[in-house]
Amino acid sequence: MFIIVMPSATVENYLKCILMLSMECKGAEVPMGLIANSLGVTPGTATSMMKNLQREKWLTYKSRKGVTLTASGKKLGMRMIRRHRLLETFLVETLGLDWSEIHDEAEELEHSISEKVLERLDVFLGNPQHDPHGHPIPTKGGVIRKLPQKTLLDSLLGKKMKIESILDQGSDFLKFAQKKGLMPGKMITIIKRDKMADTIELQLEKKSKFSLGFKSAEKILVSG
Amino acid sequence: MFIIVMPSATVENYLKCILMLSMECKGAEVPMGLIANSLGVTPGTATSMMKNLQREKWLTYKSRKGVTLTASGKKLGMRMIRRHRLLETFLVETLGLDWSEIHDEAEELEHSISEKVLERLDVFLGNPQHDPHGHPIPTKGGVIRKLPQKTLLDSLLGKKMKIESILDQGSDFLKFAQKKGLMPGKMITIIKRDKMADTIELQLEKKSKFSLGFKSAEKILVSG
DNA sequence: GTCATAATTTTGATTAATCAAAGTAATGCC
DNA sequence: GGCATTACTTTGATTAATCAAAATTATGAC
Repeated sequence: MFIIVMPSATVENYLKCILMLSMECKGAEVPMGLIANSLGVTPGTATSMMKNLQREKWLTYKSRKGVTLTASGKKLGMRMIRRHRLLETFLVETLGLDWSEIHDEAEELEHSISEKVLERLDVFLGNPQHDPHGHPIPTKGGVIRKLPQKTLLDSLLGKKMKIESILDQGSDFLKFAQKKGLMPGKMITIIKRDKMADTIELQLEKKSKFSLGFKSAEKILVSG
Repeated sequence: MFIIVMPSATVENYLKCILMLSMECKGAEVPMGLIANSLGVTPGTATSMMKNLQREKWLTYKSRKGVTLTASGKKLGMRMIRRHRLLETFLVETLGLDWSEIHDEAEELEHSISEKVLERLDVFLGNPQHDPHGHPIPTKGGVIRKLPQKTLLDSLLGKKMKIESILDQGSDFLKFAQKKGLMPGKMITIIKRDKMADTIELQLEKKSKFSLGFKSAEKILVSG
């Protein structure tokens, strides 16, 4: 006889959080600090939880290094992202809730909605590809449809984008880009676009703002 | 500064369960045994939980007697019944789930859906009065709309009904009714209706089946 | 009324998730 | 390269919810 133990809401939250961090911040391992921080728990709590999660094969944990999700960990994390984004879509599209309120609501519901109800909801909503914030909804199989890439020049103001690649392979521009931190994987936001001055003002993650000419901005592919 | 402590899902379950038991089975107190039984916990667990619930003013507990809900206990219990029934309605009406599957789904969701989302759902569904099983949905204020009363003769086959009152006040019939257990508050189900024999076959709670003539059946008012 | 049986309460333990605070390791600045 | 700062781990305690099993109290049949 098998007993299927459902992961607790807490486990689901940790895995979703770790998956999202691992997608945003490059590097093999996700460090403890980020995890504790984004879940709002003390570092000690995060450490001890990681040991449990490792014991249950959701991830591997290297002391003072960080964690890496296993295949099943990624799968569960993706499932949670799917749930969250489908629920957000439902709350906005069907019930007319406000953009600003839906995150917390979905955060609660995502742990108690069953697979069956979720798939019905997906059909009811017409298999949406994106949630109300524009984030892609992973498929049932756990695949995130790749977002179309655009150049930084064509992107929306104020939207957090992910740098996908640098088109100019000349070492000068690459060196410049690296120095500024303009590297694939980093998140970037356009603060201002000044047509007269032929510049866009950028904010790279937590770093200070800086500007780029239109010509250079066209060399940077982003998504998101 | 106030901190509003949300009752846990466990507390919500206990109170909903106790409220339902108190409506089905009359008597001032709901006995421990029933509670432990319907929640599937050991008697000891129920006892210790009742002490906590009493400390938090959800009910009053008399040792070896049972418990009675306070006003706030009733209110929370009603709120849970409302949630449950509205969710069941949504699952059937909107998502097309099967009658048989919805109970467990709703049982989970009722603890994580917010007041706001619930009221939106209510509007979306057109303020339904009954869930798919025909049970009345309490109002937002926690009032259960009284079900119309019918005579036992006019009631549906196989539906569990609550005995509301006995019309014939003659002591003979009352004595007979009492002996059979046909008393207000008891739950009764019509097993069979036999027009030729002029009888209906009844099942009273856990007792054995018995029959009643059409004429007598008309003297018993039921609801539900 | 007296026991056997049933109902309830007590007691002692367990598990998951958390925190505070103390201890240890790594990073990085001059 | 040494020491301050930051990051992480350990330890010991707490809380809610639960069980098993022992102890107690009611109930009911005779």
